[in-house]
Amino acid sequence: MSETVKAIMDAAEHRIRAAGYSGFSFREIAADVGVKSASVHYHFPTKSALAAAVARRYNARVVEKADAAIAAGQDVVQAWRTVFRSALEQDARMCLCGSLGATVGDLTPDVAQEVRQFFDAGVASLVAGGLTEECAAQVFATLEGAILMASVQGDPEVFEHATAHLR
Amino acid sequence: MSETVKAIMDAAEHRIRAAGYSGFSFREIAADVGVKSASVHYHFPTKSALAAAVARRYNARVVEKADAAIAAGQDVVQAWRTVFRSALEQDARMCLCGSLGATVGDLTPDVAQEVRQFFDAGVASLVAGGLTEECAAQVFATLEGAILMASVQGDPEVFEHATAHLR
DNA sequence: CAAGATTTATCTATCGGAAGATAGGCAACC
DNA sequence: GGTTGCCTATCTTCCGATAGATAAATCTTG
Repeated sequence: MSETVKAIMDAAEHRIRAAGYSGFSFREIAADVGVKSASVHYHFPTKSALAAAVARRYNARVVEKADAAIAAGQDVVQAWRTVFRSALEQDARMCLCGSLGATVGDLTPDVAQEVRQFFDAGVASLVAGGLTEECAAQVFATLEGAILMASVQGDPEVFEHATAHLR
Repeated sequence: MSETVKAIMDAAEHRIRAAGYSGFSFREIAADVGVKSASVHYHFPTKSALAAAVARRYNARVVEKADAAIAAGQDVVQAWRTVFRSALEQDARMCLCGSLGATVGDLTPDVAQEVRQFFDAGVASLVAGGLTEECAAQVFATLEGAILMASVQGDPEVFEHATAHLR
């Protein structure tokens, strides 16, 4: 993956996590990267292709990070809690699939599918760690809701409070 | 409030809950209602004014509904769970403040403030019902995350599973 | 190896359309 | 006769997307 493609995806991820699918444009991304919008179209023919690629990369990165912590012996719930916390703190931003999924009616089918797969993969990871289907769904919902609330309030502490009692 | 104003707010709420703040337009709302976009501007001068008014009405309606159930003796957590469930099932849609809040970087300050107040009011209601601050935040986060996941999956059952063990 | 052909990555320029917003007119009603 | 509510028409700006040019890099082949 070329340097430019990576920069485009980074900029797109940043903006999607702040403002959602309809909240970013090719021109903004191009300006962030330092190229023209036509060059962004060269690498990603359509807006949905770009968003889907960004979501796919995000999903792989996040799931891999959680699974690595679990493989290293960390408690599954705490592993996922840590992944969400660092998404919020390092990037000071919403979960990508949360910010996309909250406006699912605004997405093309390919992007929506990537978002669904993120939630499926997250729940599956918790189930693999020993939780029941229902508990896994609840933990993931709590994490997603907590990062949303913290993002809205602009206060990472909200995430800590809302997830403090997760077991 | 006139019939047209109500219809405009209904249409706006419907579309915001499906596609978020940048996912609806004056022209769409106007077409839904059966007027011209200039008429929507007559009642709501700007897009953010419309969104803020819709959020204010949504907040009042939801909080009132929950508080009424609590006053009638229902368990606080179950009361809020029921409110979120009916938001999902009756309207087949995301929580308005969830779909707005997930793209908080796309909002004007007045709309963002309404969203923040929704979360504040929800947590405050749960605290008034006897929960600790942390437990209230966790319950609200779980409900918000569960309605998001169910909305993404297009399956209300996801909400039931993810909130089944809420106490 | 060198020359020509092709591919890659970027640019400028532009298209058609949709967006939010405004001005001004017109009819109904208190 | 002013106010209310809606209209037509239009402005400017931005959007996603495309066409076509250009220069550099890479590959092909005699």
